[in-house]
Amino acid sequence: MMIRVMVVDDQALVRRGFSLVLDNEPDIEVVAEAGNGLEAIEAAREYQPDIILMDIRMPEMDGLEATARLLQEKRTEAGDTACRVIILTTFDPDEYVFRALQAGASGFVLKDIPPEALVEAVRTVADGGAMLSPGITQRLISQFAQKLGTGRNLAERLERLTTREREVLAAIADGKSNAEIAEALFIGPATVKTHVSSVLSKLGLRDRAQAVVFAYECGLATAGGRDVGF
Amino acid sequence: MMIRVMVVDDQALVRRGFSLVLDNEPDIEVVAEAGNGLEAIEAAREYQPDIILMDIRMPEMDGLEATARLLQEKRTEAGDTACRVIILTTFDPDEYVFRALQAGASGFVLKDIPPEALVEAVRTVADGGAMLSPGITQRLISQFAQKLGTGRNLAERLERLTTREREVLAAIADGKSNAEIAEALFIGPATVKTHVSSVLSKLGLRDRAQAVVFAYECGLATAGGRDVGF
DNA sequence: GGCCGCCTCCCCCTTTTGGGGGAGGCCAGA
DNA sequence: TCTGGCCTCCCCCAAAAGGGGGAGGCGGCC
Repeated sequence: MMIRVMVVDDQALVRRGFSLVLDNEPDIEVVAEAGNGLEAIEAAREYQPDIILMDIRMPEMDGLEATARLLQEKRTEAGDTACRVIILTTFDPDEYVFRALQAGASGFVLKDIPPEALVEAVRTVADGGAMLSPGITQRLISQFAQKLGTGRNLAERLERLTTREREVLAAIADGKSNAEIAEALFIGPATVKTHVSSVLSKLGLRDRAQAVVFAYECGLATAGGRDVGF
Repeated sequence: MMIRVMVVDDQALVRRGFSLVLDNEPDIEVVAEAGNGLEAIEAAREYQPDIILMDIRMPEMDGLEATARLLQEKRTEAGDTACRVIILTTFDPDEYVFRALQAGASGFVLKDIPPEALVEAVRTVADGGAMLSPGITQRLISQFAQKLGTGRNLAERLERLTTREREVLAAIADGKSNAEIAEALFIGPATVKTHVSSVLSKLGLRDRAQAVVFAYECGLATAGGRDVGF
């Protein structure tokens, strides 16, 4: 099964370089090239590559924007351009990584990686995996661990709460009013007030808004899962 | 510069296998082996390895616990055991990855990786990078992108707010009362009420607690940075 | 100039919230 | 058995929050 690759970079020489390296592999076929984001989107429609190697800095439309559009199409139209994107760049500021992953990229590697590693990255991503430069993986892990780590100290405070109180706190962190909590937990509104009071007092908080903050900070509530369809 | 490695696994055969592969490299030296977490901690103290390959499932003390203790020492005593840990396991449940990264591991690879890749992983981590199995990187990215992605739709609603209103929302998401917001923004409490009201009305929220939820969900506030020293 | 959006502040009002008690039932551990 | 923690609900009360107006100043835009 050939892996169909498209190379997107505004510098023709760079493009040819990558293409040659990849085309040299028996299981990889470079089916298209593009010089900017707009061309990339068109070419992707026409040639249906499996993998797109995308530069960031390009005229007309940069690689991040193009990636976002390509993968958004994929998500909405479903099955059209079911390709996966590897961002290939010389620079690695956090901001780019951030936006690249948000756009849906499956890889983020620096252009100075050895050719074999690039080939391996293409195979890995074609296989459903993801590949980041070691340093980037490192930072991603740090950020992740940080989010978990901070929860530690606060999670201890959480343990001073009874089961019911934690349930109430979770409901508060859901944006529910006391009446709604009562309904959700099948108890009276007065009881909810009691629980809310002990939650606030035990955690040293002043009002439910601070309780929501606390819930998010300690990991009881996490951004991303919720609908916010209040 | 030789990379000093320690291999920790309860199965002697597995241990020997990895050791042989690594010792065969000119720049890598296996300086110790251990059969469980306790031994690993002792041996690490004695042999000061740069890299520890750590299995998870082991008697006495598992690899995650050992990793956490080793790296906690490192953080507190500073400079003692300045090693980095690669978790090497047959299983890859999310839960393990989660805990491994929290413990401070710099790598998480499955035992079925090809020997060259393992060697490469050791070099990468010794070099300050991090290495995850492709599938794990993939999931880490998804989780990360999810947290960012949901912010998209909500961030649009955010743009309906004026600058001042966003400032007020941020203050609400900080757990501040109207009076505190007034003080922080150098405006009167009545003005704060006005802003809060328009924030709630523009975003379709009912109370400040929901506003806090919204702020976290859309990324205006993020878990991890705050003190919660209310 | 006139219009409009934004920021600022004021009034009055109702609802919610949070604090301070008290009280009964239930269950586990001393 | 009895004590203590937990869950449940009640009372009263003060403070805060939220909704509904109105109004003046200010800067941009047509």
